[in-house]
Amino acid sequence: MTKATIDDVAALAGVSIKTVSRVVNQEPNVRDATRERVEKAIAELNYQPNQAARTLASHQSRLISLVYEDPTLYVTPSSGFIIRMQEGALQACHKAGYALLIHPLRHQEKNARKNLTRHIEIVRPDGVVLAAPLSNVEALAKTVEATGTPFVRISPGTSRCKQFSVSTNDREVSAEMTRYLASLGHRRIAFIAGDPSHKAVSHRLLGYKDGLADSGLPFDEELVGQGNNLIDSGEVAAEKLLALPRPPTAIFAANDDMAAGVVRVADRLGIKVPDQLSVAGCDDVALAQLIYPALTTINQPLASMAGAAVESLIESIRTKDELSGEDILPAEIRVRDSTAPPPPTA
Amino acid sequence: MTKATIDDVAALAGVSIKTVSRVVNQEPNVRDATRERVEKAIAELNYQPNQAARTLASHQSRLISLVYEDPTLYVTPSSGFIIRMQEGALQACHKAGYALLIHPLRHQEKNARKNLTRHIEIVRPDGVVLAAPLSNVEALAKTVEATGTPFVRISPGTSRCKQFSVSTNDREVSAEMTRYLASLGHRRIAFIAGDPSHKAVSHRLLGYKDGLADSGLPFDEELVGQGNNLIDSGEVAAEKLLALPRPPTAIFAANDDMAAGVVRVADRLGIKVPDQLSVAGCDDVALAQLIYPALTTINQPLASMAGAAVESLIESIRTKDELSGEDILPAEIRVRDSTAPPPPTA
DNA sequence: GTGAAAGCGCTAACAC
DNA sequence: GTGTTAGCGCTTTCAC
Repeated sequence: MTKATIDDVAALAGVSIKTVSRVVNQEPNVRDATRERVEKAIAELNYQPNQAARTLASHQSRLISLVYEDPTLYVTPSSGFIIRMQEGALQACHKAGYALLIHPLRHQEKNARKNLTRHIEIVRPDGVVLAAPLSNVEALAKTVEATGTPFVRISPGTSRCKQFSVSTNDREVSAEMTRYLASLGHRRIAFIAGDPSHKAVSHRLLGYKDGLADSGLPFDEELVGQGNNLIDSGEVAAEKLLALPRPPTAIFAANDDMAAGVVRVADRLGIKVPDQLSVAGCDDVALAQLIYPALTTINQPLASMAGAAVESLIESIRTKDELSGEDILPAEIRVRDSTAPPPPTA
Repeated sequence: MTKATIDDVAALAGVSIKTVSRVVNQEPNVRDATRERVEKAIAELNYQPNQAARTLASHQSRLISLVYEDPTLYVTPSSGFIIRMQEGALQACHKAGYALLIHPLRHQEKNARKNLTRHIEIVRPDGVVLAAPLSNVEALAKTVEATGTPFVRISPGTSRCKQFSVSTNDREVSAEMTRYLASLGHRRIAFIAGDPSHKAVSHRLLGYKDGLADSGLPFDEELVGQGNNLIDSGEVAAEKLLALPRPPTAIFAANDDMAAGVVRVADRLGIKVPDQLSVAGCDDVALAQLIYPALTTINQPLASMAGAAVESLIESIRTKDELSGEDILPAEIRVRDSTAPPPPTA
């Protein structure tokens, strides 16, 4: 039994193929009775429109391409990020009858732009989602733009770009985390910054400063360490911070990996977390729940962001409206076991 | 400037579109000189065949669907598995001019089978890759089979199914790990088994027994703990094992998460790893390198397996041959810092 | 070795 | 409201 086509449905329902097309595409101008007959025929024949034929005739592929930095180079749980984005994007795509193509990319590579162009030209997706940290690489945004394909950026932290983007309130929630630590009684709260190429990072530092100010705490330059997002750099920064004459009683790292590095160093130095030192991270990667003690951190609404990005994209394809502006989704603090009031001695 | 079509290329090269088609599809019966002219025209016009038109005419979607258990339910670094599989599958697809669709699935859900059928009927991929642990769910294999779509299973550990599958030498390499621990001088080597629903697990236990036998060590029932693949279960099992009158000096866990649990417990009990206790895991997830000490483990060639699966699938589509048998790719031991000779006192 | 013609299964544009 | 017609850009079949 070969697949039913629109002609089969039309024949069975006793209408023209155009009417079937109208029903399938939810177009107006079909009498209810007719619509029902057609729907019955569709169900009876288990009719599924042939996507290739639709694409050929309508010049719409019903494909969305999710482009992100290839994680296979790094040994970090960043794969969790990607899975969550994929999840959100996938759901939004399915709901709208679209399929999702994934396209990991190494933006450092020479031919990254050519690679992306080729991908888009071959696949011809109706829209592209450019995920962080790639979304901050202007050259790539320009590359997508050059193909004329609508696209959306996902970037934690508000972004200043003329295209539409989905982001999160990174600065605000970082301030909130800082205030939370202060509310526990901490007075010397350190911050470990990450690689500035990841834009969200600078927002988090700003948020940290905001939080200090909100809590009436002074900003102290020596309490800011510099990392590069990897776990080792968190260790190095933590060692320096903890060797200070007046060491911090709480360390807030710009991501979970670096926070895990802090925990590791504390462990080595015999400093108990959270009793003697509170540690907070950011991103809520799987690692955060797996290390001991489980990490207090900030949960990025990655799946929702990807979903929102896809929805906006598809909406703009439907309405043929230009996308612009920004959609900001709130991140949330997840309090776990790595934070507590400072020791009374401090 | 609109996209070039096959007609444009044919006109520029001064041949018929059929000849262009022959060149693009690498068919025979084209004179070298003609072929060159056509290739030049293709390059000049930056011609990319319209995939929708090809699909419509040839009934081949050039799409492969990668189906795997949805990881977003679990808090485990299993996302790394999936990323690695995606990577291998993606590469193989691109090399062959195919695109990859991802389809995470919750096999426990009532409508899992219907969902899968729908996906295949709508998307019409030329082939499906069913990844572990889904590949062991017969109902899903049957579901794919019912659609008539060629498919391949990826399953760590040899599998007994009539369809083709790609697997790894799980049992052998587990034996090797056991022999390695024995070669360090360990005489009491414990094993923490995982959830038996994950088929690879039983193979690993068998391999452990093989390794003991190979090393002239007796099998001792009390040295086998039972876990469920999650980190907590590793802790529970480790606590029991370490409370034994004659505790093991080495613990080999059937996956990295449970091994991480063992390390955690040792840490709590003040037992130094690896000086007082050697710990080995399996899978080489990101966590393995991130915890302290870095975990000695077994690296699953996940990317290669997925790549091999896709290659076989595409090959069989080309040749229209039935797939059968098994392709076994070797896993490898990664010695890191969690294993060492036993303490002399033991 | 090369080409002409038919058609894959839809949607777009327009007629009724 | 509904139907007719003409493609979309390829591959297939078969003729030469």
